[in-house]
Amino acid sequence: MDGGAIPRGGGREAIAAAAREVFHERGYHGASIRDIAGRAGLSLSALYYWHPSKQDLLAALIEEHTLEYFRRCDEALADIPLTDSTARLAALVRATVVYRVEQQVESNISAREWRNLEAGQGERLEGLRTKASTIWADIVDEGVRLGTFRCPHPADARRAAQAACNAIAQWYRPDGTLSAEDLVERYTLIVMRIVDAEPA
Amino acid sequence: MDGGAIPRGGGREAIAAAAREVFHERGYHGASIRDIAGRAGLSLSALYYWHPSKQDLLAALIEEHTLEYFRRCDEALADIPLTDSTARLAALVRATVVYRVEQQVESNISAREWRNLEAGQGERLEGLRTKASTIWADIVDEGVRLGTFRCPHPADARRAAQAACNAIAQWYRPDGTLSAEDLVERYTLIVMRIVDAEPA
Amino acid sequence: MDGGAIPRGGGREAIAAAAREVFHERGYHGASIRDIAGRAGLSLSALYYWHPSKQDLLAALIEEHTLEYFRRCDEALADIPLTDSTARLAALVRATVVYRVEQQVESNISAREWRNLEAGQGERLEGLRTKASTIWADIVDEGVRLGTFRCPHPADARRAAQAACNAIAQWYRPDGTLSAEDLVERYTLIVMRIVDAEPA
Amino acid sequence: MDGGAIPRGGGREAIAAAAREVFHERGYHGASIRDIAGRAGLSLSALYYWHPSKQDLLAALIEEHTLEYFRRCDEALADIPLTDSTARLAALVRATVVYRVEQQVESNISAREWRNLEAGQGERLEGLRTKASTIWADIVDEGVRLGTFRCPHPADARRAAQAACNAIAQWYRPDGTLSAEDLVERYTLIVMRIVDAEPA
DNA sequence: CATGAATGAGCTTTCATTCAT
DNA sequence: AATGAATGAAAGCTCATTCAT
Repeated sequence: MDGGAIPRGGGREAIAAAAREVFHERGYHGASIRDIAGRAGLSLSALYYWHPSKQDLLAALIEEHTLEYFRRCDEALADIPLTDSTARLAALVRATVVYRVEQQVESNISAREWRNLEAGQGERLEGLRTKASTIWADIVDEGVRLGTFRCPHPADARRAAQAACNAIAQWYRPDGTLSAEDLVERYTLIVMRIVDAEPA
Repeated sequence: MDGGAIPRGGGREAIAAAAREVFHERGYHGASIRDIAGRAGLSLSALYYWHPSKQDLLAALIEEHTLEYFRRCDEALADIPLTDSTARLAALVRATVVYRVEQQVESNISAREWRNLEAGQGERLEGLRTKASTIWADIVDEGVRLGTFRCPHPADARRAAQAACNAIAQWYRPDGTLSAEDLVERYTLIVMRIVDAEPA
Repeated sequence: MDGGAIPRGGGREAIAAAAREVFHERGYHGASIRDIAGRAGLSLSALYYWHPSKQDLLAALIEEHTLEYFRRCDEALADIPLTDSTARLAALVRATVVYRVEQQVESNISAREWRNLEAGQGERLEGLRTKASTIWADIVDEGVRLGTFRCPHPADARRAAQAACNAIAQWYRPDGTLSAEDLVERYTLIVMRIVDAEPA
Repeated sequence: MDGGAIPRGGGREAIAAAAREVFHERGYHGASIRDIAGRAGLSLSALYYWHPSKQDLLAALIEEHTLEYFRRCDEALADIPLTDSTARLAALVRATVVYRVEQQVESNISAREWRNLEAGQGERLEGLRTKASTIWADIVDEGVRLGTFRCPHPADARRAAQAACNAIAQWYRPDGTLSAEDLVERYTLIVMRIVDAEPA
């Protein structure tokens, strides 16, 4: 069905790259392990040398993506004092928007395929998912506590802000005119309004 | 032969109800037409009497859901003058939030399974999808034109507002303490801030 | 691999017949469900319409064979008084030998493939297996109690007698010169000597 | 990567030990060469260094087991004159019963997996199998010729005796109360009755 | 309207085996 | 003497769909 069976280097990474493509195009259940192997330039059974199952492959991808997102968030927040909620939220928005734009495929897989993780893996990764919310909630809640953010319902503000930033991965087209930097600026503004940050 | 085989009245509606459940639980590709028939208390062949294919069944559901959402939006906006952007946006938020809460399953199916519509059906329904954005965009753009909304980037404001409202269907739990009315209030506020509506 | 794809009547029975052949020729794990379906003149998936799994198919066969053997034993013993141990044992030998000769394939499958029944089915069928020993043991033990049989170790006598009769299915060739009736006579004599029956 | 990976000294013997376990537990076709290698604490390729194929591994085991059984029989019979049929048969029963008890796994593999030897190996080993019958037949036939054994059908007596002794490997439990010596005594008696040996 | 029986294509997975190192 | 990585074939099973009744 697809002609692009080009090996891309060592097994494990070729498989991950191919799986990202195919899961993104067709979704977990719509993707066939044959497509993935073919797209990676490997035989079907070579794939099973690296991953014991399709489910494991999905879990590995999602974990990898999520950890990379966390790494970027941590890096962005590392040097900003806990008391500067506005700067911290701005940094988080930037990290998130940039990740959604640069790693669009990874973002969409993580967002859409969580639900297809089965019990065993699901629980281990459930913690990661919780953390993604916590990163945002900690900053928003602290800002509200300090009076920097004046939104009356911090939990909903956080959900709205996250949803807005995450949605970028769904509609962004890299061949358009909007740069990541443009989006960072626009969404920072939007998120600041959502939490009702005091003017700078 | 099947666990949840609950007959639910006439064929067509029983099938729709069962399909909604199964598509929601497992996604389009993860759902089997056997599960759906079983859940509807019907034989496989009975299902094929009503729908020529699995794909058609999905398209019928999505169309039905979308038209119902439009119906609610139209009803909500019917009596509000085109010049009162704030009232129109508030009405749209209310219609959307209520729909996401009351028709949570329908909302999630429509949001997640669009991508699994095949070419033929897809194009016919593509118009519906566009319209969902247009309803929002028309109001936001008009508000900006009139100076009622002061957001600098109306397209992004619209995307953010829609994403925030749509996301409700993903996290809302009907057994919690939040009523639909609570959410209408909260999300109206949030959306007004996103578009930077002038204070009332 | 085999040309004899001749339908033999309704699905269920054609499958049983084919499965008997293939399990007998290749053993449970060596048999492929494709071979069985082909030999039955059916498609692979038709087989799954009748049996949910290969394992279930094996269990169904073994149960059927075992029940038929029991039926024959019960019939053979029905009219013989409990006190006439010699006549009862002779009848059991006859029923067993005739079954091993007439239903050679069924006998061999049951003997060899018990071990491949998995936990769930295994336990249900375990009772049947126990009963096969009990039928013999009841007669031998009663004969010993009455003094009709004088063997010092009834349990081992029973095992030896059963093993000797059961083994017939392994070596008997229907195109040879030995009739079932010949074997009944010979093995009755052997078994009587094993239990050390008093001369008639 | 594997549960029971216990290194057991040099390659060849470790493989034989592991193969015996796995073939015994699952049968030839149910056993995987990966299981065997893992159980032996070796890599898959190490196994192929010692044995060119799974089939060869089975043949090697069966040959080894059979030759060891013959060695024991020959040893047991070495000093008994050909004219003393009773003593020779008793010695053969002893050798067989002891082997079935002490080498239970080996006995069962040889008995069950003959049928899975393919043409090439099968023919070479067919001679061994014939010899196993011949050892018994020679003694029984000679005893009948000499008038020591009075059974009317020596071939069936031999089959019954062999079947009874061989079956021990199927039911014997080493943790029970029966010793090998007990069984030797009991089965000698049984076999003597089967061949109708004249009283000592 | 509805069913029971069947199908062909496809699925994920496992197998025995190979080969460069 | 041994390994890690790979393969092609085949396994058991499920799928959406069809058709005679």
